[in-house]
Amino acid sequence: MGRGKIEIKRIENANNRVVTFSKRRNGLVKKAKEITVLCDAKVALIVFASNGKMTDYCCPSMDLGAMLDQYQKLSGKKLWDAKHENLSNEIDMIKKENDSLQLELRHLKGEDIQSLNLKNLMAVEHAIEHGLDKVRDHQACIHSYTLEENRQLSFQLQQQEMAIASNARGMMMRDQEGQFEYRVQPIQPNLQEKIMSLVID
Amino acid sequence: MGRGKIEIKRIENANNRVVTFSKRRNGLVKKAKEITVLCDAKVALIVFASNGKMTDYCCPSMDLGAMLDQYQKLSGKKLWDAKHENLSNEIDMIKKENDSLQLELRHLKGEDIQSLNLKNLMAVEHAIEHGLDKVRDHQACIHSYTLEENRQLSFQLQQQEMAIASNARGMMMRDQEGQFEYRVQPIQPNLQEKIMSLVID
DNA sequence: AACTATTTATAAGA
DNA sequence: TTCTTATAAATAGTT
Repeated sequence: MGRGKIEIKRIENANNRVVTFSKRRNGLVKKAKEITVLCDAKVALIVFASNGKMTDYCCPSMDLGAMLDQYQKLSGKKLWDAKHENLSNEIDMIKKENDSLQLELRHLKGEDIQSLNLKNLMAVEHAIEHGLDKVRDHQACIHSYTLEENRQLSFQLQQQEMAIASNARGMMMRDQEGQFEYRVQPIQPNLQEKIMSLVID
Repeated sequence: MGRGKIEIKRIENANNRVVTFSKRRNGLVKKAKEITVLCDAKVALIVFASNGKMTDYCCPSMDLGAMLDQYQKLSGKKLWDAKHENLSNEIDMIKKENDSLQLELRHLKGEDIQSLNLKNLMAVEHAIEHGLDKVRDHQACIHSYTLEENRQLSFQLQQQEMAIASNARGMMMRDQEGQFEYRVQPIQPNLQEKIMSLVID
């Protein structure tokens, strides 16, 4: 339909192709609108030009989402249901893992153990005992660290006292030299806070 | 385009409407195919007749799912992403819960406790101790049940022996009465299996 | 983007 | 539905 007949094959001339695309895309959308009105039809149309630009038309009586829901029902093809299913399956799997973690946790807390047989019960007992050992080891470790800190604090305290005493003596001698000063400061300034943060938090 | 010009408004005559729909739907699909070939375009078309029957066309170079993904990107409209997001959020939440369960579990097993402060460490210790108490209580409970079973077994054994002995005596007396028989059977036939299932399994 | 000769689509009729 | 055909509409090539 035009000055000459054309074969239906890719238009090689890029300019012609773009112009023809524009004309025919308009025609297509127009026809889609017309059949919608004339025949009570529902039409969805999406067109991408080769340059990626998109045009779409959807009948006013139904939105694209509803059209596609209907499409899936009637065609049996899955558009997003597949992805949907994957996510749902993942949720199920994680929930199961979650449940088994919860159960294991309750077992270690001595809950829901009525259903355990003796063998499993003993396994749980050993796990708990082992955990308790480790926790107490670590507590001991923290305690010994604290003791070490105490030792250091005591040492610093003693140093300070000596420094003060010595300084006082120097003052009494009317401070002839002047170029000496005792720098009285803790070796680890934040030590006390560090220790507190171990206890409180 | 036809014998007479028509207004673009709903065709009231139902028969005409159906016929026109059929013709125009074919025309629409034909034009969609043509623009696809002529202009390197990507086209998706879905048409529902008023009777619900569906026709669809999708260019061969891209499937409908991909077309719609692209549509969502370019239009910013969401078709299924909303549903997806909900599921994704749920997954994230469950995963977080999962992580915290895992951590709690590891703590009870005495793992990853380096980062715990003394207060939390003591809380963990108490939880473990409490769990251990409960587990051992239950073990004791199972043991006392087993002892009770033993007592019953011993009793049955004794009864059987007495019955056998008595029966043997009756035989020796040439069995004058005949209407008496000692029913020798365990009171709890599956007792042994029940006990074993507590240990194995 | 407009024009227009021609092809194509299709409304009405059978 | 399908075929026919007169006519409307779309559009290829040109300006």
